[in-house]
Amino acid sequence: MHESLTIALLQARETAMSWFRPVLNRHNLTEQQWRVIRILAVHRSLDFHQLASEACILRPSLTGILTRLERDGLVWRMKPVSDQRKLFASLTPRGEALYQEASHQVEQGYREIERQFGPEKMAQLQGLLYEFSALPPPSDDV
Amino acid sequence: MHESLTIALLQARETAMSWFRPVLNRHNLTEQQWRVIRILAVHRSLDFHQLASEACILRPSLTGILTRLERDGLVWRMKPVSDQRKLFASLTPRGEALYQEASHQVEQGYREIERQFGPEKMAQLQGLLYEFSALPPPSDDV
DNA sequence: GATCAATAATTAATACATTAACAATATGAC
DNA sequence: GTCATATTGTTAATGTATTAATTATTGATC
Repeated sequence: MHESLTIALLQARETAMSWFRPVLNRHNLTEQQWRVIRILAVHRSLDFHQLASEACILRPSLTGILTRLERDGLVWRMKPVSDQRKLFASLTPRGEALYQEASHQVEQGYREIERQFGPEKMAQLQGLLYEFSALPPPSDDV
Repeated sequence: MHESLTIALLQARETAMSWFRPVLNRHNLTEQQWRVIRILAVHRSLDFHQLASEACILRPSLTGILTRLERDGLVWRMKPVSDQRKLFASLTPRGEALYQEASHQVEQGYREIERQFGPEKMAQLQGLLYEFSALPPPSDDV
């Protein structure tokens, strides 16, 4: 009987989040909202599908998250005239400012984690995770 | 700027779950329900607090999960006479049977994952994850 | 140029996550 | 014994996860 890998991943994630959750709470952000903001901060403007994929959020969930982020004045949503089915999102100036503030504190967290865990093991873990995530999806003949 | 470790953990978890989700769906179980069942199958009977902790589920969520599992006839809930604040849970025969069935198929998934990823790297990853999860919690002076 | 199929996001329904407030029971000081 | 206090699970409120069904566009076909 294998030890549950999925639970191990969950617990590790919980451990990591314990460093960041206080920061997000201070800014009244949920984890998911922060993921979206973080990604938009890098890409300036992204289409719905890519955003969902990078943030690890399913489309139906993202719909609500973006609605609330726009309600709170952190994000703009727009449809390209050429294809009104699609949706793009980008940070408002206020969202941008919030990102600048929060990202510093998040970086602090990462430095502290790296200090505790060691930069080598940290890199090793990240490497294994990426490699694992690159595995081909299971064949459907289960 | 660090690559997001928490997102890497999420994506890895998604990859792993893609092998197990079909199994759980076939049995009409959610991820969380399966975690609870899996843990109860090993421990026979567990108190609320420990169960929540091992399953990585917060208390308020667990309340509902156990209620639904009892509704579906998979779990029993009981209060010890000595301390009526506490709550214990254990599998019903039907829950036990379901576990037997599903666990075989879940094991299949693990074997396939191990074949793809390699047993050494698998062990290495599990090791790093456990080590990481054992890090002391952050000091509150953030 | 009307129709059918494909694409892209949303809605619907149920289950869970998260934080804070609550209620019930137990414990200890007096 | 009585009261304050701590313990333990639940409720409440808002936000997200998941699957399936739906709507709104677009593109291709005839």
